[in-house]
Amino acid sequence: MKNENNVTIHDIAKALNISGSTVSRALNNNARISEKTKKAVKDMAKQLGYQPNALASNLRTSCTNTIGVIIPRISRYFFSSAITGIEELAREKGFNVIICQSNDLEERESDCVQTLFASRVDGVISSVALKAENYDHYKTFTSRNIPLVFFDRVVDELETSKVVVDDFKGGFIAAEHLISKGCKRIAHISGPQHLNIYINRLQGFLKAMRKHHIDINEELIIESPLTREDGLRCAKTLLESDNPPDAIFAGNDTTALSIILYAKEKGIKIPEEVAVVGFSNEPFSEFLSPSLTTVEQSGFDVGTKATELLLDIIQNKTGNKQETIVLPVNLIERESSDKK
Amino acid sequence: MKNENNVTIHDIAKALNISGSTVSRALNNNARISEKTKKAVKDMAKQLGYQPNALASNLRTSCTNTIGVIIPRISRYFFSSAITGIEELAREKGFNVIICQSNDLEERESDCVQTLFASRVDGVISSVALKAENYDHYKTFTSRNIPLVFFDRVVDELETSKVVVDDFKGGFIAAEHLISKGCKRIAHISGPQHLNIYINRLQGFLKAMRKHHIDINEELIIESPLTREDGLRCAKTLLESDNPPDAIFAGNDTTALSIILYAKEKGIKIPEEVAVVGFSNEPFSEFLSPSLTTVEQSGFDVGTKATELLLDIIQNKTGNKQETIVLPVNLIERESSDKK
DNA sequence: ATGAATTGTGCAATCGATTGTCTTATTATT
DNA sequence: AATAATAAGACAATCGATTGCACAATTCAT
Repeated sequence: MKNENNVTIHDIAKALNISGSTVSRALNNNARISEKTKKAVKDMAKQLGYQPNALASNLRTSCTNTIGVIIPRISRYFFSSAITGIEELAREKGFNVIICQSNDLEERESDCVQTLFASRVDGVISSVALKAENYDHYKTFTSRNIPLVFFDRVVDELETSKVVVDDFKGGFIAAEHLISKGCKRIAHISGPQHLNIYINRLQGFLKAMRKHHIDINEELIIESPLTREDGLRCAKTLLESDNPPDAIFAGNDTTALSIILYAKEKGIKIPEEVAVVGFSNEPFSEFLSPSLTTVEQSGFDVGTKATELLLDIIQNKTGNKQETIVLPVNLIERESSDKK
Repeated sequence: MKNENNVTIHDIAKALNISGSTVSRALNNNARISEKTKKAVKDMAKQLGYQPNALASNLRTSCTNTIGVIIPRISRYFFSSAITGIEELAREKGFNVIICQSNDLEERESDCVQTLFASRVDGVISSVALKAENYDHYKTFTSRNIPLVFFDRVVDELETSKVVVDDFKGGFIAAEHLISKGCKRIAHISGPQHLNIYINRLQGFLKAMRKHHIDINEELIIESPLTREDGLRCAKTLLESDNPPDAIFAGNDTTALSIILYAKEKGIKIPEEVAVVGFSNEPFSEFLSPSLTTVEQSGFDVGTKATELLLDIIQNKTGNKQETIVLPVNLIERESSDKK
């Protein structure tokens, strides 16, 4: 009720009969201010209920202590946990976080870039939209030397630091796991091949196949947007063919889910007739029946690491380090691949 | 590479040999500027790659076009979809969104309030932390007339506009559904009773019981923080008692999940021996086996509605309308209660 | 004791956009 | 034709915090 009018440093200055600049320096612990004055200023600030106006400070220093995040959609668990990681570290270091969702659309992503730029964020963490083919809008940041770090869905074309999980290894261990279970005709439902993560999962898969001298059947490798609906189409294509696979490594858990549901509907037994492995360890994968074997990737860790990189660039002005950090993955074995 | 130095309205002014104020007015479509000048200014702005500096504008107008959101945790589906709703509408209306997570802790929630206030948000949407008992920190906003809207987890003590789903009706239809399935000993695992939503779910449950003249057994109504772990404790308590219930209405889906997992482990048949109904329709509830009957509440709708209310207060200065909007719920019948 | 070094503060400009008030140019009115 | 009314734009102050520079006060060295 009383604090209607905001208190500024000048109010503190007036109350102590000193200048605004001294108040500002005292609050920022400037070495040129005596301890006595600092204490007096801080006490008075508390007494008056002073709250610094970030806007004014930002305008003057042209740094906002805010980082922007662009993600496809917040409601996917991997991304929401990445954000939790980002937020946690950012806040600890005194940064705010503004989140924008691209909804996997290039146009929306471009809007996000504009929004974040207009907010004068000090840096940006992004995971590119699935449907984006052009990444020019990111030049808004790069051309102005605003630090940019990508995670998960990264693009070679953009020369920045990146944080990814070891998708290659993920693909490799998923395939090797299925091979160890005695599967011979192993299919892979791969994601859009303009994104590194899906290229790498596929390559890891292929490497394991070659290592174990398993024939690679082109027909068993299909590309998909990895949505729930398209997963159904893939399930149909693979499971209703004349010579169906005995195992499917799906590019993500959503697609694996579609396969499990389809198989259930058609009375195809998992894992006996076809073993299934997913990717991501979405929260639901544990509760499916059969529960889903999957490659775990920690969104939280990825988010934290990306933030660490970004803050390092912002604070130390490290310049374009263009580091790429690869975080480990591990296989979670569950019922969907538990043959014999 | 070229746009290193940011373009300001004064650069535009200089280029056209007019004053900065004219440029500002032209860009804002002020009526006092001729169409010809407006066009010239806008063209030049485009040509120079001008991007308005929100900070400067915010400082002057002391409104940031930003709304703050405080939620317990982003990784819960209900909340992430609420945020999607909030963001969508806010962006459409030209507002940015800053999200803070309280992690269900009072202290963190208080930090969030400070952060949002320091960012000078124009308004705040919040869902209170489970473990908060004191809500004084919200006075930071109310005492300064910063509009505040609560959703989902609301508190009577705070006099603001609110958006909730019809928890009473949710509790009622859940119970009535179980009754219609012939259940007689119906248990309810209720949430913390300082939060309206859980009070209402319980009251709706009780109303249905009374309506159908079913005995209300005090021992069958237990309070829980509704976590995964505590759900297990409740499952144990209820299912291992001498006279176990034939149905359980869990305060949320997480608790229902714990019950299902516990029952599975112990070989207790669902729904034959005990029917289960949850609340929220979390994404996983569809894929459980048995799939979970639950009361659906749309986070997206709640978020959208809350934003609508908030923006209305911000823009029309409607003052403290203290409206409470109740959104509908509906029962999704699945296997976990499909008796006979 | 005198100049030099150090310490503590104040002054005023600045960040970039906005806006109340004033000035000038143009048009309308009688 | 003279005055009023209107339109279009310029000037300068402002939002609140920061900071280079100037200056005063104190301490130190010789």
